[in-house]
Amino acid sequence: MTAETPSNPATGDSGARTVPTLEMVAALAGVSRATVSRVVNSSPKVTPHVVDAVNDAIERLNYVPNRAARSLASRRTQVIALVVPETTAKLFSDPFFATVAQGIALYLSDTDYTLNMLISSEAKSEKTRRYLMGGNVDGALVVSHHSGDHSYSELGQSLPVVFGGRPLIATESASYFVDVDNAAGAAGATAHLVETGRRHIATIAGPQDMPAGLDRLTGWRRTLSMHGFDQSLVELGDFTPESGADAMRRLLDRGVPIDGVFAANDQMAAGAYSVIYERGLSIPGDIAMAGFDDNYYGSTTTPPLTTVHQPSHELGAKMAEVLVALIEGKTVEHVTLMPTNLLVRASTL
Amino acid sequence: MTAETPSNPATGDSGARTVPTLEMVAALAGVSRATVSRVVNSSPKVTPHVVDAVNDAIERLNYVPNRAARSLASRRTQVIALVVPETTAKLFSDPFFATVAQGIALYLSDTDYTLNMLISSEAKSEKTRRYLMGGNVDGALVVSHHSGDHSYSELGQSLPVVFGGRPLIATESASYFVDVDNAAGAAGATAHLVETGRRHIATIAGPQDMPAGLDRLTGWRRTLSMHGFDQSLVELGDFTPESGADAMRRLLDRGVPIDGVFAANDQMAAGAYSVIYERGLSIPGDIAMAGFDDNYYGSTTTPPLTTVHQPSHELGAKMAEVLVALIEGKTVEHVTLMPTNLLVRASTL
DNA sequence: GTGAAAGCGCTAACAG
DNA sequence: CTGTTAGCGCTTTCAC
Repeated sequence: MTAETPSNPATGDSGARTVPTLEMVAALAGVSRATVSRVVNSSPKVTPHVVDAVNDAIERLNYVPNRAARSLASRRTQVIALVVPETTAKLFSDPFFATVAQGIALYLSDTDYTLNMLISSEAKSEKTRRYLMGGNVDGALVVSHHSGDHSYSELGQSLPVVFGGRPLIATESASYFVDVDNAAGAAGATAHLVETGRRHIATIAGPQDMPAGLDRLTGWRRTLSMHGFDQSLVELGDFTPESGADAMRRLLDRGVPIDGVFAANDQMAAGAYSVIYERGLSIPGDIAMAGFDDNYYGSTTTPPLTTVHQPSHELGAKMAEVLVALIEGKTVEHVTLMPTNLLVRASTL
Repeated sequence: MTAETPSNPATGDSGARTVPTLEMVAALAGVSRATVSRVVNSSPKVTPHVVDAVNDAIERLNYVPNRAARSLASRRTQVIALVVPETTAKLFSDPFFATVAQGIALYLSDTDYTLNMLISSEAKSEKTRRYLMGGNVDGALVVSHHSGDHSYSELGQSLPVVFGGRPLIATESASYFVDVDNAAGAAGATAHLVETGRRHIATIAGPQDMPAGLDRLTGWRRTLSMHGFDQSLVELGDFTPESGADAMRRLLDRGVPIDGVFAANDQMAAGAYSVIYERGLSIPGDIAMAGFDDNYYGSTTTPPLTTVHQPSHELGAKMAEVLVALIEGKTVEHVTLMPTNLLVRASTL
């Protein structure tokens, strides 16, 4: 502790400052404030000897730059906003946001950027928008499940913004986004079903007005068409277990052979399980099941569900990475897709 | 280079300012900057007429105060740090932090404070500490499960800090903390067991070097002693399902009657289930079970587990509330305990 | 390479 | 009640 620094350089300061300033460092090191600033910002053109002296003074004073002052002078905030445009209820029931946020925070903790979390219910979206546009942040990350909600997309024109989850309709791609490769994940899960010998593979698809629903169906189709298999075994659900059960019922009622099912999420797969057992069929004996998401709906079924794991934290980290690159003026892809990985469990043995 | 966005907000700043300043508002409203500042900060002593004029100008210019400048001048940052001193692995596997963080963010979104999330692995704890002490935040919230880790407790002497989770050893209570009322929750669950007619109530306690483990055992004892029941049926576990199974085995091996068990968390309760069934006993017929935490370990058992729900997001909100009060110089209790609530399910019918 | 000087946008006494 | 006057702590030309 540098408690009593009697050699405290007199700066004409009367009140006892608790936090050392750049000026004090300059005085202690015997250089000008400009030089200290250069050292702090690791400017290349400072004599090594001087750098050491300054760093020494910084160390002894336990100096930490004042962010506000730095921002004000440099016109850069070093702050990145994480905007979560969701209702309270949704937020609490969804581990997805949390994991993504952690990924973001973790990535940023290795940079000089600071994370500013903004929970923005619809009521406050205007306030949030203003805050963002008010020059208080260097860039923003927007995470939303109903990624159709690109009400923040206009933002991209006045501020670097990266979205998590692709927009439903491909805009003029003025914006940047990072998403999980839903189609590839679905195709992979379906391919696994094929590899284990299934030939009559159905799908319980998600809502076709959500990117995830759409793309996962596309992935299923891709694999089947690659093998020339029948693509007519499609029933839609709304991502709830009940809808999965209903869809499964409709599939079985068709009376055609089915030996494998790819459900667009684990909850629907769990719903389907009950119907399959209801009909006296077995998993994976009669029907192999695969899901998507990797949550406890899939891990607690009997047998455990083969499913597609989403790299939520990597997604967050990548979003942050892309945004930082954008802020720093680098060229980055407008679209970044994160690879998923298949978790093979007993439901597809 | 990025796309052809002429107003590219990235580094290269060539043209006119995009963000209006207080000065511009003053000019438009025909008053001084000081007056605008007063209006913005809702000072009581401004003529209503002038207030309107200024607000009008603000509206027309779409003015938003610059935080950095404001902080610098007022020597208040309006920033609250959320410090999570955990390893990456723990962070990802634990929904607790996420929920608490959401509660905090949500509470703060109604205030003028901004949330600054700092994931601080041990490697970076020194950097974090410096940042916090460097006058970059008005206060800090520290959330950790192994709340014994009050390595940040010294912070409390130079900055308002509120901890989530009580310290293991009662310090000189120089610090503030908010915690779930573990003892009361445990006492309540045990009382429920008593109310349903159980008279031989055992407990599978948690590690006694963790506040949660300690306090939940205390709660169990409290209820039993209130009824004058036997308090010798205690076995310790380490919060894992396996340890719960082992503890249950030891309890049953004692060969004394047991008709109810309070487990200090749901995971241990789940472990106990398997042993109970192994011995050919039924739940709740032979033994009623109650747990603590309310997670899926308890909700997916058969029968579903009666458990104590932790108000994680309320905990977060309360932490934020206490910190804000502290920052604003109000007197607040050093200890705030959040009430839990009992979720009665089939395991204690 | 280094220092001097001029602010960044706002708040905070202090006069009037 | 409102304007004037100083800075807050740092970066950043521009000379030297």
